[in-house]
Amino acid sequence: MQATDAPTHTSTEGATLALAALVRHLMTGTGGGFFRELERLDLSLSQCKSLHLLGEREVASLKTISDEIGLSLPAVSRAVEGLVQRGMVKRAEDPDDRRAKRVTITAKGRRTFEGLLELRVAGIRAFVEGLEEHEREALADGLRPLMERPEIGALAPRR
Amino acid sequence: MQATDAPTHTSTEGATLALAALVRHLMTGTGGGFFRELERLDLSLSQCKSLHLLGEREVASLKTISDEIGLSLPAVSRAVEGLVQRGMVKRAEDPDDRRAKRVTITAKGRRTFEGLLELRVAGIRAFVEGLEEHEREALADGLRPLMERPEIGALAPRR
DNA sequence: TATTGTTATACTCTATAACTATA
DNA sequence: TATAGTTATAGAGTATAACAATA
Repeated sequence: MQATDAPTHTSTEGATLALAALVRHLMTGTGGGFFRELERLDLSLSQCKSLHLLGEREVASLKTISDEIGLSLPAVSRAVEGLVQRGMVKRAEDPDDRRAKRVTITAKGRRTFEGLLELRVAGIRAFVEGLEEHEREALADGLRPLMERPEIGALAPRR
Repeated sequence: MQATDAPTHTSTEGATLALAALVRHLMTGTGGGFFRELERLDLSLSQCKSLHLLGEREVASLKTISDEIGLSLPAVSRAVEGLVQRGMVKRAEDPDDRRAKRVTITAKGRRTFEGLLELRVAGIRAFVEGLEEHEREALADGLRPLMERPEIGALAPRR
């Protein structure tokens, strides 16, 4: 077992530490523009998360948003209220269950959502563009197999 | 230019989108344990950032911490006060400039810092361990050149 | 009775302003 | 005068509790 175990462990640990370093570099280096835009739009992080969820699901109840982003119902109620006031989402009674509200994203909300998404990708793109050709090629080759995994590939921004 | 530009653009865009998806997957999937531990330790995010800085620099003034983590001086003053009360840092007058305080991490603070660091890496390790052999090898190969960059390699957790 | 959502209230964390001590 | 740090105060955002409407 020794002969086969060692290399596996080595590549696991090497990839783990390298990935941790890369993620940290990307987080510290590329997040600025995103948060500055959130501030400019006067959106709280909870509103950003809510908008993000609605950008992907078209429709959700406050309860669903609350469960999905792990925030209390009152907090979501107020966050969404702010989004309604900014014209980024609409809130209407659910005809099938009049206790619930159907929250939907508006065209303006969708533009905001996509702008924020692009801004987050932009930081990563700038990093990749700054790499040497061989680094970029190696990285692309290393990531390609992972994109085959549905749980990761599905997260890729649509082009 | 067309013939040489196109492949470069392709690998740039491919790597960008793949990296964005991977980072997102790692953020959403592996952050839970870290934040649960922060809550268990009753540490605010600002206290975590301050402790992190002190874990890497041994000593810093409140002003330095404030500048480095981008938080107001009063906020840092109170965050550090909490760390002092928990015995994770010491705060003493700077003999060279008696207006300033020298904040240093204690042994307890260092254990906490390293525990939090390991917890953050643990999520990434679990992800890497869950990969297929060929995925892991490809990922390790793809990341290795990046670790040669000082701005990234320096961020790798020490082993 | 249980569930969805809103409103009331208390708490945490933050920034700005005012202040103290030192340079 | 300027700078490091603390204290006072106000504002944003959160959770729990109490409530109204509907299931």
